[in-house]
Amino acid sequence: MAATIKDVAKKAGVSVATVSLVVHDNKRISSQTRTKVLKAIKELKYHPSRSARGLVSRRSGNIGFILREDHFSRSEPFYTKIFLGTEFQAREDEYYILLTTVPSCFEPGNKLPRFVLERNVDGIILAGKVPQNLINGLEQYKMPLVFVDYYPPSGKYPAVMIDNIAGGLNATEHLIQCGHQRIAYLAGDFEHPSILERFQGYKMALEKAGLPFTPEYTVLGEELPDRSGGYNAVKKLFQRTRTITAIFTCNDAVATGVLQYLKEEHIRVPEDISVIGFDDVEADIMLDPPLTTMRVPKEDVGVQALRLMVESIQSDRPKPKKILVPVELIVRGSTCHIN
Amino acid sequence: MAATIKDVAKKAGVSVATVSLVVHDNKRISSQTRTKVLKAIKELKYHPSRSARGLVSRRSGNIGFILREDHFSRSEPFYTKIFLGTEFQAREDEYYILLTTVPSCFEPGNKLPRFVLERNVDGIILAGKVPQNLINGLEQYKMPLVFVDYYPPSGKYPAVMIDNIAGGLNATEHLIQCGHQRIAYLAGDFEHPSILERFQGYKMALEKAGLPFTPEYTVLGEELPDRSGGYNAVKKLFQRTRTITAIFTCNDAVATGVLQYLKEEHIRVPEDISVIGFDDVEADIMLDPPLTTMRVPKEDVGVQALRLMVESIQSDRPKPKKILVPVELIVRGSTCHIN
DNA sequence: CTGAAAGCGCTAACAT
DNA sequence: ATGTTAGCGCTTTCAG
Repeated sequence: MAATIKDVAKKAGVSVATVSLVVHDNKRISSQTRTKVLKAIKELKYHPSRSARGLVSRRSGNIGFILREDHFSRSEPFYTKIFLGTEFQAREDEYYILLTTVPSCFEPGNKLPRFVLERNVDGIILAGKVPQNLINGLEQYKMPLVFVDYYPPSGKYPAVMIDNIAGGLNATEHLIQCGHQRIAYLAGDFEHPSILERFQGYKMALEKAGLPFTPEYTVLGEELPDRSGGYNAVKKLFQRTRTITAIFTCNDAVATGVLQYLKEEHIRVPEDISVIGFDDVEADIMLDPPLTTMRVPKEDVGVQALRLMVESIQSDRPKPKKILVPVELIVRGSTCHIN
Repeated sequence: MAATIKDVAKKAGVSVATVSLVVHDNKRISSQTRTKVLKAIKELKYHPSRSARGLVSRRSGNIGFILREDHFSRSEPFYTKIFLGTEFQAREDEYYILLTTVPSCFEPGNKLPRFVLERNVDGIILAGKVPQNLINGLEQYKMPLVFVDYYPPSGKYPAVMIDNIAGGLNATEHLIQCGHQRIAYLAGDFEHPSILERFQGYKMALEKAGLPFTPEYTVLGEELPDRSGGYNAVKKLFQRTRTITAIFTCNDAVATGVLQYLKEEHIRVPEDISVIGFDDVEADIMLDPPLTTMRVPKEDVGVQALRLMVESIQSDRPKPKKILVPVELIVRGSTCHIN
């Protein structure tokens, strides 16, 4: 149960070189010997060993996927979904993904992921905002890097980015089309550029519609952009003003906190206030009311990342192609026309 | 940027064998040469290549993880979570996980996962109910198998199982302690043994409490155990009888369908009817009301599976140790004492 | 069109 | 205690 290339060669009465050529579909093999060899391969259930092949070809057939610890472990469905998309596409392209996480604070002295040191990957996909020190370290190894949902200030790499600006714009425009004029934007900290981009889209929409930008309607840059952050943000907003009729949150987690607060305060959604989120996580549809949101095609983002990676691996001079993935308005029950 | 063992040997003025021994912490190396070699290793940033090592040692350092297509792709957070637990533990134990899916219908002629054929894994974890044909195929390769949440009728393997019977028992007992006597059990199809085991637990609880088992209170073995299945099941139940005061569902997805139906019918939860689910998925807490459920420690299940695998790999005669993972009652808002 | 042979980087006898 | 050496299974010139 472990036929090697030698076994095949012997059985087919040819040399191992010939077998190798047949396996690699080399055309300068007569169809007779090809058939002969193929037959032997089949009979022996021969499959080349990854390790042996990797040793000589310097290709592991694996792709590394790096995620920041806190993006991964904290039941963060967002990047997990992206990872699963990459996984899926990797199967199509005959690669395996080696996943690893890195600390959010990566010091220059820190050990790089084992798969890099052992030369066990042919390229690396980095998702989310990763430490610059890590990137610097990785660059030494001269393997293709592809970025996802974050673009480092240094260098030029292929990347797949989410169109957060257009998303923020469309979300806000949806609200405006529903007749809303006093629209709040609730963000967590700006640690991740996406949050800021979505805010830019929000402002653009206001401007386009000739609506004033009212700083009072925004809660920015405090706390984490999660459920409790959303809860506190809307609370704070309401201490300042009660005139807004709609809320755009930087993501769905924040929106759920908002919904929770509004429910506690007996403010009806969407009758009294419309709420729109961003991301489209699975739980949205279960909320009460189901959340209107901007869908980020997370699996698709992962798929695209793998495609870019495969291109990078195959062409020796990869171009830093960037893919901007559009987001889509999903209207559910948490937004409605104003009376 | 690719120091090999030879480079180290030369730099340290020793043979490659010595370097290898040092790398492997062999004790019969004088501490002087050890230091010398270690220094060279550090200076050259030497790390053994996985491929080379794998070729000679016949150990890839990878572990395969097999999931059924439909368990994975259909946004199935359950097995995904288990996988992530395995991933996590793999990092601790210095393994990488190669993930793959197989069709639910696996014919004897089908190709086995590529990582098996290429001998690119040292063992395989199988999660959920996998086709027997696949298991038969895998057995040929004589590598350790570990089962998760499913145990094949044939053979004896290490496995980590979820204590569904105790879970069903405890869930039902919780309801009984709340004063409920007429308790429904809603299942999807029995395709997966867990559903049946939870049902057994339910019956045991009734018996223990001296309550009659009323077939009329159960909807079994129809449709998929998902949200819409739950919706239809409770609808069907209510066409038969309206006397029940509590519902135990085979999982949380079914419970959400139940909740949806009850809301549409203006039946209050938990005032009119208590509902308890099973699994504890993330969305539970966002439901209205938040769902009482039996928590399955999914990540932990994955962790245990990897531990068993590492044991199996390391001992040449692995014993078919089985781990039964307990589940835990999480009381939230969907159950209450009956008046 | 096919074969011989030289490694890829490492481990593990076996010598010394 | 350390070095020599023979592969592991495969790819890839280079000859023929």
